[in-house]
Amino acid sequence: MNDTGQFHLLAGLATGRETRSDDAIYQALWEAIVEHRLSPGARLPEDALAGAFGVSRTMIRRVLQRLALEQLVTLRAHRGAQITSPTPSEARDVFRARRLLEGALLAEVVTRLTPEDLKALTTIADQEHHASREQAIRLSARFHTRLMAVAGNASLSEALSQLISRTSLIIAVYGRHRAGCPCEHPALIDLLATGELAAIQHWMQQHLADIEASLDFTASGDALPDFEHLFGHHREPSAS
Amino acid sequence: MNDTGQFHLLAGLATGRETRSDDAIYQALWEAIVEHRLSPGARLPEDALAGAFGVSRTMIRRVLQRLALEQLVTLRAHRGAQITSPTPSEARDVFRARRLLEGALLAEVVTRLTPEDLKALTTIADQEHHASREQAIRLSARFHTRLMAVAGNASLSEALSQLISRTSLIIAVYGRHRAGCPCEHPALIDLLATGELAAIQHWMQQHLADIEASLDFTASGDALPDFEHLFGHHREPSAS
DNA sequence: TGGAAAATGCTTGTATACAATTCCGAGGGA
DNA sequence: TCCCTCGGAATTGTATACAAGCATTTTCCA
Repeated sequence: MNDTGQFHLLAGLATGRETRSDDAIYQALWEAIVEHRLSPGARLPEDALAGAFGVSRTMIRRVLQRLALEQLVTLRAHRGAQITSPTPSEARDVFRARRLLEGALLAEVVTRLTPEDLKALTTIADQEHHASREQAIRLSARFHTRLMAVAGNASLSEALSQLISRTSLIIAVYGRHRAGCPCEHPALIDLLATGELAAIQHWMQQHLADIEASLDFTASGDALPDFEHLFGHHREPSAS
Repeated sequence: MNDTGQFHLLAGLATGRETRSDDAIYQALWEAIVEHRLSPGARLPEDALAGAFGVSRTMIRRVLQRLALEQLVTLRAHRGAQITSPTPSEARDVFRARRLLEGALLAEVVTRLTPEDLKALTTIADQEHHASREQAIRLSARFHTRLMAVAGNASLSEALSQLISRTSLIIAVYGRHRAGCPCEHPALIDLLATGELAAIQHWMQQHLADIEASLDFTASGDALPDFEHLFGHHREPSAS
């Protein structure tokens, strides 16, 4: 019962001991990461995950490898997996990449946007508004992903989705005010309805710049962050 | 002696039976795919690969999963892996994505280009010139990858690398004249030395447009392509 | 008491065994 | 002759056993 903290956390990912498919496990871990329930630096022991999801380490390893290729998890030989802590340099790269991609894709998005798309985006923005802050982070990512999917370029959408997920990690490490991101997405929906490309692109550039400006790169950086602080109080012996 | 063709092909990937690391296996398969020695539609039985590389199916499955996430290999449940045959729609997406990304990155490339970069690019272009056509395909991909790495954005470089690899698959399926791509890369190097961004960007757009224009989307598409034709003549018994 | 070396335990890496599914062909009937 | 059904062979999916490496602690000596 040494790493009880982690175990409690991971146990919360699965409702009990029912077996899940690897896609479902990936989904659960992805959401936990994007919603900041698993913070950068958190270790992900294969046994604990296998127990929590009621499967063997085989599937866990497959999921971890996928998350590692998407840069959400860092895999070190013989040292296991942990949630990636993006470096300041990587963070800047991600934002530059997002500004470039989202700005360029918006041109295509505006020409192809249908009323159904607008409705779907409105639904997500509404959920975002009513959700807890944790879920709001995930829904915000979903909003951007859904918006850029309108452009109809699967190759770029997938690359962009990964960048959006990684943004959540960046905010987890360098975000200053947890209140942040009052999520002005409804304003963007209004703009989209007008179809004025220049204004929309300008809004998006500003949106991304605002998020980046709210970060504080002077803090720690790469070292294992607030893991102990977060889960230390779970460390009751609970001998048996 | 059912799939002897495949077996001979796969055996050619490894020199004998020595054990290799998973990275080396990935590299070997990647090169075989990009160099068109493994054509779209070719099946990749785990046992055959495991035997060829002298490892167990565990590592093979890991490598195949990675290739699948990069869209070079298609994995279907209970049906195994085969080299991906991009659809015409996917092909167009890839080219649009490349035009967008490479065009945008060139601006950064031009400002950061060092003499060392130019020298490295020249070396690759030279090798490309002297290599066999198979290797030239791989070196051409390497040239583009190396060029875009100059921009110094790892996130975008990695996404772009995947698009470049997939381009090789697209050419394998839809390429008309195998002579194609006299590879005008030396001309680009001359242009890069001048530092005239507009001309460089225009050249690149034209380069990509030329490649795309040389494709023929009216042909087959997804069905297993010329696999039998390629490897049928290898089918001697070679007993003992 | 402080530090270094060794040993032990825990985690990961790889291979293999077994179960599940698909594919292909043979056989029978209409 | 065509089609449907029913095995059998081959291949993939999952779990588990065992080997290997790292981390921590314990112990011993200065």
